Amino acid sequence: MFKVLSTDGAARRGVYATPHGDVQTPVFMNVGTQAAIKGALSTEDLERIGCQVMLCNTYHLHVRPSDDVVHQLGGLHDFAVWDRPILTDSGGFQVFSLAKLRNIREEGVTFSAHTDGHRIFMGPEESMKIQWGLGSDIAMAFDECIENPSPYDYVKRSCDRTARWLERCKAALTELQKREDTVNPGQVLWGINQGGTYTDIRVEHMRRIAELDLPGYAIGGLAVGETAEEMYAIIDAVTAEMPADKPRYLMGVGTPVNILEAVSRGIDFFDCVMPARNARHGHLFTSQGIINMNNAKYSTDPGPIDPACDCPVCRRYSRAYVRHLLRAGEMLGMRLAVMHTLYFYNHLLAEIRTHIENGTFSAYKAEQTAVLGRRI
RNA sequence: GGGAGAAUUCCCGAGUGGCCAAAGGGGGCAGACUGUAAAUCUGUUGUCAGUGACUUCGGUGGUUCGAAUCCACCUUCUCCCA
Repeated sequence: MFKVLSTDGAARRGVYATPHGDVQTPVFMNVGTQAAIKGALSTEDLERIGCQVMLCNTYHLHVRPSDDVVHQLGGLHDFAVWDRPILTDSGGFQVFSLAKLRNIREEGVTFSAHTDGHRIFMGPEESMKIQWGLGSDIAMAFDECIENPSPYDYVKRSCDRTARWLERCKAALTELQKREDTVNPGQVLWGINQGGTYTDIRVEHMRRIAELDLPGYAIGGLAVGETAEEMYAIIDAVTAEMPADKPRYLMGVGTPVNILEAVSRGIDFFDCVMPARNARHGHLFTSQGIINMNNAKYSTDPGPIDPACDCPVCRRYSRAYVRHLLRAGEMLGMRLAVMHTLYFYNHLLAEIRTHIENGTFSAYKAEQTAVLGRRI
């Protein structure tokens, strides 16, 4: 299912096959939590900005409109009119982000729904049932994402539980796939490594879940409080234990510089809400660095957001206009800002792929790292 | 023509003798955001030195130790009656 086409140092250029087509890696998955990329981007927009994979969220879609509704309508691909790969997150991140509204036990987690407060129970079986109903191509394991730093003993107990949950996820999905009304028979489960900032727990956990021989593995629980250096050190330690012939997904990361660093350490898949959220808030990534379109200095700037960008926004619209729209609260402002930023991300990953193929990734990474993280 | 009321810092709008450089909104300026409870949240918004001074609440004059707050007149605006 996954094939490494070429390598450049530890960086891998690969292709991952799904029931809805191949994914060229390294890849940035565009986050559409509620089956839509925030910022009013349509399927046509996603095609134009080079989106390969859409990520949707189990928890949110279970709460609204419900996995039953989506299943009835033929699964997420039909429902959201996206016939390319879809990955669903398991709801595990909500164990972290909705911390004030939940209770964790061995069986699973009870949440208060963010919409109306009603109690929802979700464990491995429930998460798999929902993701099976949604019919994504890649279902993620139901895990506990813990904040960094957390006490050693707690992380240890949590990881043991997450490992047990993974076994239950695998068994549950296997059973579900036997059903006749399965929307996506090719759906697979990926495991998730946890362990906070403790290398020994991380490594032990990774070894344990690797034994389940799943078609893909993710590193979760990073970029949630620790420093970038700690994160890179953990990636180094964990990737050493990850099966070389399986895709590696660094969940929830990150900045362009984070991605360059992680690719150089052998990561293949990424997702992150930050670029789109920042774009909605006027902070845009460009090939020259980070700009805040809200700044007064752009109020009369007739140039494009990024002079070196070929996206549909930069080809036509001025900074002054986009800034005006953002300031005026016009939906088009967010839409254009998100379109540019996600195009920038998808294009960045395409460049990364080319440089790995050409064996020039290391120089490209050094050059881009110096530019992409700066504020202009 | 007569009567009543109002004028506050960029705007709206609190404040009716000291705790007022003056609430709260808005707007402006800036910051945050990493498997999305996030079109959200935070800071700042008289001037200059920086734990203090100065200028400011339509104008002018007055009362008072002290006035955005009280008095007189003036200006402008709103409403009501002719």
